[in-house]
Amino acid sequence: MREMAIEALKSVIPEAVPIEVTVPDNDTHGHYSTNVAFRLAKLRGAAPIAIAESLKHELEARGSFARVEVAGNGFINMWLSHESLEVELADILKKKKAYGTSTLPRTGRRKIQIEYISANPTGPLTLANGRGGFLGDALANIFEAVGHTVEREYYVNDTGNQVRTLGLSLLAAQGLIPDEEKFYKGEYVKEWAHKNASLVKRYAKKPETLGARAAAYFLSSIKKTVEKKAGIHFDRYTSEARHIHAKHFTDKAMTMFKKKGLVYESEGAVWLKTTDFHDDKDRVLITKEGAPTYFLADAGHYLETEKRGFDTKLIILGPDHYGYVSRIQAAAAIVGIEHSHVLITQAVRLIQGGEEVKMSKRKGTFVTFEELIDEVPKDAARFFFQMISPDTHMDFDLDLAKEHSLKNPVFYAQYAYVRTRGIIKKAGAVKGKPDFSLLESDEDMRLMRKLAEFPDVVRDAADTFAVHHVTRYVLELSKLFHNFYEKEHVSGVEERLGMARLALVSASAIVLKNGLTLLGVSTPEKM
RNA sequence: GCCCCUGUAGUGAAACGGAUAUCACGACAGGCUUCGAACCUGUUAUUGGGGGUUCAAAUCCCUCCGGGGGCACCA
Repeated sequence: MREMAIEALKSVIPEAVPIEVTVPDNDTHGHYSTNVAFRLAKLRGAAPIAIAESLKHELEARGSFARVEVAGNGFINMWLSHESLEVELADILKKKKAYGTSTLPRTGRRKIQIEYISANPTGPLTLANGRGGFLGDALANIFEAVGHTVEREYYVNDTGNQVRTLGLSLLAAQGLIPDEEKFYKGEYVKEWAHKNASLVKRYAKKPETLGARAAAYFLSSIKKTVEKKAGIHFDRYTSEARHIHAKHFTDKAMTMFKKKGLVYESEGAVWLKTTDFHDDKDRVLITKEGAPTYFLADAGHYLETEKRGFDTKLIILGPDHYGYVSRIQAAAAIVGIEHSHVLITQAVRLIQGGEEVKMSKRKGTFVTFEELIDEVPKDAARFFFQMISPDTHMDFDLDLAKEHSLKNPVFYAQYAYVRTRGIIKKAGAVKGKPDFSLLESDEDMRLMRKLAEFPDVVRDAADTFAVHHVTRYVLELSKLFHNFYEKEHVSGVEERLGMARLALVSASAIVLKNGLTLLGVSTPEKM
């Protein structure tokens, strides 16, 4: 819908200025509004008001809007005609599930790999893992909706230091070796070690193998939590051992770096000149002990991704990985990934009994994501995390979460959907060709306009990675639907109006469902 | 010390540099003879302090104060 407003403005503005169109909160400022007169003021050397007035006349002559007004000191406010809303309403009813999706032109279509969670399989998931998981899952849905090809990846660090440490931690838990500071201490370590006591004993001399066995178990338990309980999906669990090392991508990355003259030796270690790519210091590829670093393995991973044909890579990391961003971006640039994005989600601070709970996976003092998802309904957890920006530092009150299902408005949105279903069940399907011109009340029209915004919201969310905008939109739409429901009726009104309203309710059901589905939130028929 | 994020109603959050700062929860005051009240209608903020840029600042710049997280040959 907004595209239409932009097109109309472009047709009357010869200059190449960026045209921004907003949807004001308040109807008195139009259905759409633009500040373009301010932008043109300098270019044309005229006052914004004068420019706005002349644009207004041109727009009126063109007849794209029902009404055009100049307001304030130069805003141009535009009101959609009722007909254009009717056309959009018909479009929703026609496209149904597909409403809100787009087909990008070939040039804009991308092959995106989005990586999220990727927690080491050395124990249960943290809340931050969950936050990133929800974000990644919904973002993947949104990318697909706007026409990109998407792979959802969980990268599994199933070899190397951490796995060895896990093995050693298990041995220590069984008292076979002395405990050390760096070992994993959580209950889950002891538990696994006790349950698999004979295995632990058998591999006492092979901590790597033992760690790998335990890691396989933890991974399957992570999969269960994530896929079954949280509804977070993956297309591929990429194994560092099998997909990267076994296929020599680490070596291939090293060869590539050398060929490009970006590798040098110093202090007995091998370094990559990441400073050529906006990093603040160079990074080690091979330690002086001769071991490849994780960074080299990750570079291999990025190379593998590029070789499999992805032009865009998006990775979601927790705040503790902030220091890793510039080096991974350097690696992405070198291996030739066209678009590489790193999204950092901010911390989730846990409050319990009014006090902060310090979380440490290594020390084992943390609330797991699994615990959360067992306590709080999946839909509530998802909605709650997905309605706020990933940049926000969250204070998460666990007591409150348990008591009130996060006190979150997911039920508000779901209930709006339930109401649409209730009406449709009672009134039956839309018959014939309803006369949408009868939808004239404020509630009717506000709802129609909100529905028409949906495709714009999805597209913007895809462009800016802002999942929470979709969540907010669903809430706004729910509110307008509840308002509509309160004031207007489908049954007990004049028959043709009732039919038009029924169509509007059906359209609302479609958009609510499409929106909630993008967010991975279910749409119950009853509550 | 350097870098990233952040400070908005009692609480948790929202707001491409735009016009009267949005939502939920809580509190208080109201609302069911018709499609389920898990709903609706009111009241509740000079956006941490101070400068600056701009026609326009919660948003950008400087500075001060307060939170969180990074600065490994760990990831």
